[in-house]
Amino acid sequence: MEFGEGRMARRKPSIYDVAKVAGVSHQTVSRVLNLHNNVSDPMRQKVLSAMADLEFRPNQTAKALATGKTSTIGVLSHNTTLFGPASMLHAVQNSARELGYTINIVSLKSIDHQSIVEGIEELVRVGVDGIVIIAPLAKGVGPLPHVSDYLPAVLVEGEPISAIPSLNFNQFSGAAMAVEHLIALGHKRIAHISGPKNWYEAQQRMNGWRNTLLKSGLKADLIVAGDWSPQSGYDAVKELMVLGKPTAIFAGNDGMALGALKALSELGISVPTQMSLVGFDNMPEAPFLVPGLSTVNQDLGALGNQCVNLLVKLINHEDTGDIQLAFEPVLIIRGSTARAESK
Amino acid sequence: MEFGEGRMARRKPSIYDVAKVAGVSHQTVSRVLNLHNNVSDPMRQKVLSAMADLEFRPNQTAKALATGKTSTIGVLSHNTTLFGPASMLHAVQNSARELGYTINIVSLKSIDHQSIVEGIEELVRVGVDGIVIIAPLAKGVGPLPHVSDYLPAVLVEGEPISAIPSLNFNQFSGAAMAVEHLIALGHKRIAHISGPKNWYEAQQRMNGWRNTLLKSGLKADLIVAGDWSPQSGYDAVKELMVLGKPTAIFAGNDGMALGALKALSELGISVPTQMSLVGFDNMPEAPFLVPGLSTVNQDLGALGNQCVNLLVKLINHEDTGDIQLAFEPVLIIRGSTARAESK
DNA sequence: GTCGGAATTGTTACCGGTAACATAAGGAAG
DNA sequence: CTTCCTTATGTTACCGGTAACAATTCCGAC
Repeated sequence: MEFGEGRMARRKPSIYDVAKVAGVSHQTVSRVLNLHNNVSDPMRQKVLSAMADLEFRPNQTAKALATGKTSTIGVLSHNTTLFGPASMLHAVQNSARELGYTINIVSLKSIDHQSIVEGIEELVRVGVDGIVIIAPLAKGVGPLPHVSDYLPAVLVEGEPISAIPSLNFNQFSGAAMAVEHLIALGHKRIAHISGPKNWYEAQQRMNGWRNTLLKSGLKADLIVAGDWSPQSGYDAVKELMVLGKPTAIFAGNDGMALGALKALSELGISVPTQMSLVGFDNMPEAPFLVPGLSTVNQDLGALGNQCVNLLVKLINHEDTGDIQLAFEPVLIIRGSTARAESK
Repeated sequence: MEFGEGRMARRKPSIYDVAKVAGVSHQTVSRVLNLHNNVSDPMRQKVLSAMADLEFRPNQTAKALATGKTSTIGVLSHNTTLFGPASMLHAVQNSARELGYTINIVSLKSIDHQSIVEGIEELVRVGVDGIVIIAPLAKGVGPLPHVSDYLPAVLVEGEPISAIPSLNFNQFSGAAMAVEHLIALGHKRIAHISGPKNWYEAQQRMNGWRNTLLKSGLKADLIVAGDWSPQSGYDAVKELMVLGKPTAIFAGNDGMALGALKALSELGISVPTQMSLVGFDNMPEAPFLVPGLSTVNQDLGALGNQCVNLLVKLINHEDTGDIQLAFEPVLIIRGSTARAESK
């Protein structure tokens, strides 16, 4: 009987109804609700039992209007189907709930300026207390700097902007680690399958790849752009084998690495003996590919957690200074990488 | 300049502020806001320009309080990291946004009675207009029947209950299709790696497997339960090979199939020549496994869409009768299934 | 010229809470 | 026995909108 009876019949009881039943003022009810201690025990009991009788549930909307705080955190995201964003979202939601916040999601169809502005507008209108922006955007961030003037916001996975606190894993160094690993194995021709060019993370991973190669005196010319999907990784390999003959491939994410693995298998190129392969993300499937995928791990759960904590501090006006945090990812070596064939 | 200036300085303007600037009553502002047609053109212009000057954004919270409608749909979900729930969530959010609704997510840590009640309580308190329950729960649904008395709700992926409209893909028939396919290929010993026993979908897929086998006079004794993860699929295969020697495996989802593939590879059992394998879900990775995974496809996007449409109808009191819809999934045959070896 | 109705604008009440202030009762200090 | 301060409770205003109703103007019809 937890949720009342009667087909949505009678109006939900308010604190006034409770007050009437308990024979007290509505303010006393409010005090009981908010655990004020200046309420005598008998009075509190009367109120509590009246609330129970009426199956009273406080109206969060009314509270939000009165206090100006909605206890809601807005999440501006893109494709919540992808592993990264999905993990972040999950982590953010968990952390937020623990802190008494509700999550309100707006997921954009595309990440152009227009959509972003609309998304933020929507969250402002809905009245969130703060915004977590899980956007991979690299530039065209025209409006973003102003968000923080209007509403607390933190940025994840996007290009750090001075005006907005941002949290990230260091994509550049993650990529560098992957490539250094390959170089240490003796590889000279190391290709890259990048993510979409307008994603900040894709750019950083690509930069890490290029920079590391150049630093070692190797050429960084074998590169094809994908869209994170296995399909694009598959296509990319077919393209790469025309462009030149790499002995190792650094894929921008695990999904594309998975597609690459398929293409290599079809081409009769065995991994890791003839081709080494590294991914990025360490998704749950990575250890179970054949061979197990060497990849770069980032603890997205921890990041999401940090992110919410920071945002809540901002909401409570605990000044935190200008924060641009970058965490370090970790390279995980599995079976997909091996010494380059010595010819 | 879209989002105001000054470090969260001045209070946000209300319709009264706009009214004062425009020299009209607040009600006229409200009328302009709601596109009422009984407003003269010059008046409307004055109001609009005042709104622009003040960078006015309507306060959704106040509107919600006044109208009793929050234009928010609550989503009660479980693990939004899994492919199924993540896809559903994404679809629901897209459809909802198109209909002018915002999404409020509560993702449960576990799916026991207690957590579910808490989750619903939270959504009620926050004040959503309706709830989409993406819960795999099979029973222990004590409180659920009463939700619909209190708030419109639809159930996805869960066991249909007469009191709540539910939308589902027919898991039973999906599983049956998969197993029939294997039987048609001449397999006699067909094992199943099931999902968690308390998930409705897992139960249905298992029932479909068992029923189809029995109908064909085959034994349904080779079964191991997993938890949807690749790891559990991997472990399950190792277990299965001890229990008996199947020639085909029907995995409860693609993730476990992926893990199974790995284990089979380690055991030197080649797919599909020595072992056929079918998954469920058709996640984006499925075609790119080696070999491509035969699996059961369900258009979760369409389901999410239907689901929101139905819920919105319920919210608007358009009576829809008792609805229990089941869509038919589609078997997709790829390289992981082949004729049983003729001994 | 007068009357009735439609179109436009304004007034007041209300949604369900919280906050600030007012009041009453009770106890310790002088 | 006052006086003052604390504690418990009630009153009133307010958050920012919408809804219902009142008031005014402008027309066409009689």
